[in-house]
Amino acid sequence: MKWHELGEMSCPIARSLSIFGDRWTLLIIRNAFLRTRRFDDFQKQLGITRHLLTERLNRLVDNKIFEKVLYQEAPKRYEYKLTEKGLALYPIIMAVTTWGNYWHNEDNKYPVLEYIHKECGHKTKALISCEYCHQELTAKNISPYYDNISQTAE
Amino acid sequence: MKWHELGEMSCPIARSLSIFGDRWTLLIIRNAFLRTRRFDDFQKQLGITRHLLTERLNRLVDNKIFEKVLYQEAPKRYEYKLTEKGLALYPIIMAVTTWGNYWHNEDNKYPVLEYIHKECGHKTKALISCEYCHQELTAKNISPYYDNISQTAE
DNA sequence: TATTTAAGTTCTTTTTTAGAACTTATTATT
DNA sequence: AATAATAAGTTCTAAAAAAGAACTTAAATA
Repeated sequence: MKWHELGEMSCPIARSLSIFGDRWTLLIIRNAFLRTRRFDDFQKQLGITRHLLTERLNRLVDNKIFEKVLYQEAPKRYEYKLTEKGLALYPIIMAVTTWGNYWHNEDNKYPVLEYIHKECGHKTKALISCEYCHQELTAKNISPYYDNISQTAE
Repeated sequence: MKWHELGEMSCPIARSLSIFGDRWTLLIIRNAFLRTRRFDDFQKQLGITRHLLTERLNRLVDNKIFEKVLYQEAPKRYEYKLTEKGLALYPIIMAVTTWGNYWHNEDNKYPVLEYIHKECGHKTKALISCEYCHQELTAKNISPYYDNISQTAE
């Protein structure tokens, strides 16, 4: 299966991975959430090659996760700014952070990246909960409607 | 930056991506949540090459996301079963699904993968909420403690 | 005896990524 | 006025990873 084919699958996970299922893209998005907006800043902060950064930013713009915003006329220069669709990736970043902090951190070797919820002022973790009853959702109390697994997975 | 260097970074997102930041790994995990456990089943369902599947499964076992469970003596055959650490990836799968369903689905071209919360019986979405006040967390009402961005990003 | 099943391994080709140097237009410095 | 710096790429070559297909091995089954 090729990259572009992944983007045409009915499974929302496969389609999502066709955008950010690689080493770099979620790191670019992470830094965008930390207010990075310019090419050279992304490049220096991440250590990604300029070539790849160009390719990834273009993909993110094509997929409406970033929009290019002119910030200088001559020569024309653009910033890469998260769209509403891009901002909606935050739960994924939160979920990955939470997992990495607590599960992929043997002997607490690495510092824990904390989040503060500004509304209530607490250090917090992302709790994944049911939009109806607000109980925590886990692998065991959820059942997916995959009536089309063969379609989604091939 | 090389793959293995990513795994040694203090940023939990970078470390997490060193495990599943590629085209295939989250799809393998998605299918594991759908009860797939055997090599040939993963291979047929995903269309991944046998070579890569071997490599990915080994990585997941090394990182204690899967454990190999003997299911046949002669010849010895093992199933790949999610560990507690692997099951803890569910929120990530949910968050990706939710985003792909609602944001990366122009003109509702693709079917929406639904989840049912068994406890309350509702079709549900993953709501990311504050573990203290249970309000929804978004990019705008959260502030991360990245006192070490240079360290995490280079 | 020949075929099938399951879980890999090996091989060649193609695609991606890494790394470094180059380009272009403008502004700031000597 | 000439020279260097800034910002955002582009263009190379070499190295690594992925795709695709065939082969292996050990036992069970037709």
